[in-house]
Parts: sequence; C-alpha cells; structure tokens
Amino acid sequence: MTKLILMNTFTEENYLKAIYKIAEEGDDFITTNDIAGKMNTKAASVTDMLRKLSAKKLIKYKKYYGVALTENGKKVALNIIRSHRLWEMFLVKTLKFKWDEVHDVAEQLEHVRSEKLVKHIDKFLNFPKFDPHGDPIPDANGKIISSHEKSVLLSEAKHDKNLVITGVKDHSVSFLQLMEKSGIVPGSKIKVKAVQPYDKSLSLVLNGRKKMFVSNQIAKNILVANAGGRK
Amino acid sequence: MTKLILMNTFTEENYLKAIYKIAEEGDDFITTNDIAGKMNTKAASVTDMLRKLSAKKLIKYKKYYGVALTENGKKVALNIIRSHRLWEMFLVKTLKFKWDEVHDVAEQLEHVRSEKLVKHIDKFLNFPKFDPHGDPIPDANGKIISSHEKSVLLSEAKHDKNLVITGVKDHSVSFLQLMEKSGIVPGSKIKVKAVQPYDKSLSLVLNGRKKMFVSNQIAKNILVANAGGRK
DNA sequence: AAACATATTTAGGCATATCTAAATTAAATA
DNA sequence: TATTTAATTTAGATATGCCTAAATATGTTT
Repeated sequence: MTKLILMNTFTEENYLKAIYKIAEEGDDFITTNDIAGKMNTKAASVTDMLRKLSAKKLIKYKKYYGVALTENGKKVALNIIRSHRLWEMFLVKTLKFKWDEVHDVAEQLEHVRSEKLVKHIDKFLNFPKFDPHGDPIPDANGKIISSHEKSVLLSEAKHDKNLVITGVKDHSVSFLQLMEKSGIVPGSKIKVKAVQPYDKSLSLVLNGRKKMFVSNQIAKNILVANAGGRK
Repeated sequence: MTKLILMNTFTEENYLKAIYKIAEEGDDFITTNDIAGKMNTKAASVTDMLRKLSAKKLIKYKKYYGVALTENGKKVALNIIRSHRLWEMFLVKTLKFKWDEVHDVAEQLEHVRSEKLVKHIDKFLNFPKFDPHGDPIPDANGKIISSHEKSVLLSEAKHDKNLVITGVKDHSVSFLQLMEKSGIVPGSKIKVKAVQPYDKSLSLVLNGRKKMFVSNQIAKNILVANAGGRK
C-alpha cells in the first residue's frame, strides 16, 4: 500500500534538527560521527537514516563525503526549532517552569503536528523573538535572526561597559541551574570589572549591585551585548 | 539489554484508553472485535497487543474470553483521559480553538510525558471539572465524577423545565460543528416545548429566546440537567 | 450430538529504527 | 607509493506494531 500522506517521523525530524545545529556550530563538513554524537546513537544507524533522508530529498548525501540539508530539509528543521523554542517560552512564561526544566518537555511538544497550534501559541505569547535561553525563534516562514548578531562572549567583552546577557552557549541542565542560581539569565545587566591574568577568571557586577566572580570556562558560555543594543 | 525505564508506548496507551471507553459505554464483556473497531485496526493486531498488555499486567486477558482493565491499567487510562481533556480545555479556553477542532491535537498532546506539565496546565486553567464537550476531567489520582450523574438525554427530558446543556454523546466533528452553529453547547440554557408524536422531533427554546427544532436523532446525543442542577 | 457460522488466535511477512560485527573506503604516515 | 589507521558503510539481528491468510475455538442450529 502506498503512503497517502507525506509525513516525516519524529526520528527523521530529530535527525534534521541535529544536522541543522551542527551546521550552525560552524562545521560545513558534517560527518556521520558528528551526527551519531549529537543523536546519541551509532554511526551505522546514522548511515541508515541518511539514506532515507536522502531518498526524501531532505539532505544531500554522498557516501563517505558528509551531508548537507537541502532547502526543504532546512525548512523542516527550522519549523521544528521554531516549535521547540515557542514551547519553551510558553512553559517558562505561562506555566512558570524554570528555564533549566523546559528542554525535555519541549523536545516532545515540538513534534505535535498542527500548524494551527504553533501559530496560536505564537500569538498567545505575543510573537516572541527569543526563547528563554536567548536563542532566536524562527518565524512561520523559517526566517531566523542570525544567531546572536551583536553578541560576544562574556570572556571577550570590554571592561566597564554596561552589558546585557543575551544568551548562553551551553544548554546543559547543570550549567543552566548554576546560571539560574547566580541570577545570570537573559535580560540581566552585567559589567566586567576586571580579569585575573593568572586564570582569566572575571570580576563582575550583576544588575548594578551584586559583585561576583566567574571562571573563564563559564564566561566562555555566556553571550552579552551592549546594554540597549538589542530590543 | 533490559529496559531500565518502564514506560508504555503511545500505542499501548491508546489501547488502554479504548478499552476504558468501551467499558464505560456499558459493555462489561469486551471483545477483540470491539477494540479493533474503536482502534481502526484488525483483530489480529489487537490479539498481539492484548498479549503484551497482559504481560505488563495492565489488563486481565483470557484467550477467547474477553478483556478487563486491571487497577493499574485503569489508572494509566484515566491519566491519559485526564491529560486529553485538560488539553482540550486549554485549546478552547486559552488558544480560542473551536470545540470541534480540538480532538486530533489533544490526541497527540495527551501522550506528552511530564506529570509536571499536566499539573501546571490544570492549575493554569484553575482546575476545571469538565472539558469543552461536557465530559468530566479525572483528578490527579484518577478520581472521576461518574459520567453525567444528574444528566438525562434531551430526548427524554421533561417539558417546560429550565434545563442546561451538560454534554454530548456524539463527539464526531460533523455533529459538533452542527451543534456549534446552532448554539447548542455545554452551558447553554434550553427548554423543551413540545415533541412531535409522528417523528419524535423536538421544539425547543434556546437561552430563553431562540426557537428551534431538532430531530430525535440529535436529541438523543445531547445531555441536559435541571438548570442549576450542576455547578 | 453433529454441523455450521462467527469470532479469535496463530503463523508468517513487512516496515521502521535500532544494534553489533565485519567489510570497505579515505586519508595520513612511513 | 605502500601501509596503516580511522571513519564509514554493509550485513545480518532484534523489537515494535501492523497486516493477510490459515487454523482453531465458541456457541448456536439443526
């Protein structure tokens, strides 16, 4: 029997999302092993799926020579990312989840098949441009603000400037929990006072009053922009 | 490798829900074919699944002698039903979906695995007792108001009494759309003026002003209670 | 009680998505 | 350039959930 409705499985969607994210991180040569790493699966399984996605013209795939999304594949990936980030926003803003609690649930909700649902959530949230981690939310046509345009790493930021947290690079629960506890969340104001030459750790002032220290390791995972630099 | 986390698949959950609903309709002897009908699948597939659910002690199953949910199975079914009805309520009340548009989406959302999510939606909606179709929403412990306790079919209701619509029996899109268009929705006030002896069609007054006729076929799918009879 | 009709189960297959282990290819090194 | 190493692909299995067709059980007629 032929399949009447053309639809991607959850797994296919997750592979496309993973490929998109690896590409976004800068790799323009995306390998089977890269994907296996991101998907927590084995290279052999990835090869199987790549053949399938290629047959559906969602990726360009040449054996042994890596992978790239087609226009169509990119569209599917961005749609899932849009849905994921809107759901994260909904969970945090409307249902009062903490920003470190939303990922796994959004990972499920993103696959619910209903354009209308995503549109309505978007409208309900008043068309947010960024999710709770500071990542940009693609619009319904897949247009996305190029990731953190005007942002730099906190570890590279100029001293004594008024900065605002725009996002984080590490999305792990442990990192997010640490940030949440310290009050370093998107929107917070921050100023770099000094850097220890020895270990490159930073002295900061948060929201104009709280003094704190963070390691270079942490500062490298925080994105900031000049205060007022992003609406 | 042994499965570390004990979890039911979407399909298993749907079978349990189907069995629960057939039982609720009055059948106390539930057959393989009953389930195949409800699940839109074949008897052979049902047998496969019954063996599986039985092994997991979610149903009591004796070959050729029908099926009943165990306490545990009932709990799982009621949990899914709770989630489904809360999501329907959310879609209608918060996202302004029509009551005839919510079923398919809720059918997907009900399977999202997060107790916290369901609890938060419940709280956000202010702990509703009934869904948009008038069906009772089980609480977090699986306690459910016995379906339409004080309700009777509109076709059986007394004349010239002030009644309120409490629910519908037919949940098909076409029926719901018809009801929506006529204004016969849970909460509406209604009074039976007369019944045609010939075809048992009813003359009604809706919300104290709109006069209308409905066939007996329709009236048999509408539940009503004495106005003020249910909070 | 035997024969029949109907419902149910079994047997054998298919598709998806996964895995391990073996074979193959590409790229780096000697 | 030949060899080695590392990545990738293929081959062959497994589990889920579904199917069709054949076998079997139940219960109802005759």
